[in-house]
Amino acid sequence: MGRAPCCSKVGLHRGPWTPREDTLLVKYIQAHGEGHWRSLPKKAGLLRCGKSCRLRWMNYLRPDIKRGNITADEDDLIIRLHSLLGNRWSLIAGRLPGRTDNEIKNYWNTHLSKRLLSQGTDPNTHKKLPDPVLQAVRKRKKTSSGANKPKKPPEPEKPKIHLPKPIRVTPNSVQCTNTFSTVSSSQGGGEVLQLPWTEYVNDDENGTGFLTAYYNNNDDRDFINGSDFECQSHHHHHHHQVLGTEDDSDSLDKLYEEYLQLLRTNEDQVQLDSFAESLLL
DNA sequence: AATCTACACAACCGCCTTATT
DNA sequence: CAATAAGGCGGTTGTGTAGAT
Repeated sequence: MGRAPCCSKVGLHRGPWTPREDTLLVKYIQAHGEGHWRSLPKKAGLLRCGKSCRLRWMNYLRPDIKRGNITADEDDLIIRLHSLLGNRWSLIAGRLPGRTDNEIKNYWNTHLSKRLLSQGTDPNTHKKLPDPVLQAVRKRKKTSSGANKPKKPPEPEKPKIHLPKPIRVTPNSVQCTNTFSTVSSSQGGGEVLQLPWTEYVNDDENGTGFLTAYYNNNDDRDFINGSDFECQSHHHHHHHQVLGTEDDSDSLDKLYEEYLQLLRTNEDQVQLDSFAESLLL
């Protein structure tokens, strides 16, 4: 006898979230805070299971999510942390402010593991692949991209520009268990959904922010395209440094050094874990 | 223009851990 | 201590879309 499923699946919506559902979820969390995921959908008027709501919020709607490309520094840190921690995505994500475990996991699976492989490194062990394996990998790559597609040029990991993800955030900060100050709305408090989205553009190349927004109450145009905008989090994650400053490399290196130091002085995994997790508090 | 293919990533699923009763 | 509920995590799948044919 297992426990009951997290929700009865009968009559529940599945698949991609609609703008309306997002709005309902955001509104509810603004008013009541996160948590109680099981009962949340009903109270919020959503035909979703609690897990789905939690996932949507955590990976997509939370206002402190960082958008846009993963930087070279972040790349580097992910690889190094992965070599220490393995597939513990939430721990890794905890060291990358604004990034979610899902995002990092996806990024690893679609980009980094392939890159490591092509560089002759086993993405699981982070050790050099033995030559025969390496050759097999390259051969496979060649045949899969070559044979039937003669026109396609060899793909040397061209850096992709990630288009800003379409997101919906409120012009106001979400307040409750989390208090954020997001890119600002011109108006103060008030009923969020009755406010027009501010159009906010800051094309500062250093990533302080870029956000365009549309809002139309009557149709589905309530999308925001955000890229690399940042919502300064004033909640408990004081240890989180916001990336995008010139100190990034230093702080990331520092962090990695901490891990290494711990590894050198203590091989005990449990201690490593608790250290890692203590950083997340 | 229509169809096919590969890719990126959002979402789901099942299991594990932790909290509560 | 056992049973149950809830939260959280990682693996995997499904869907949308851009680019190729």
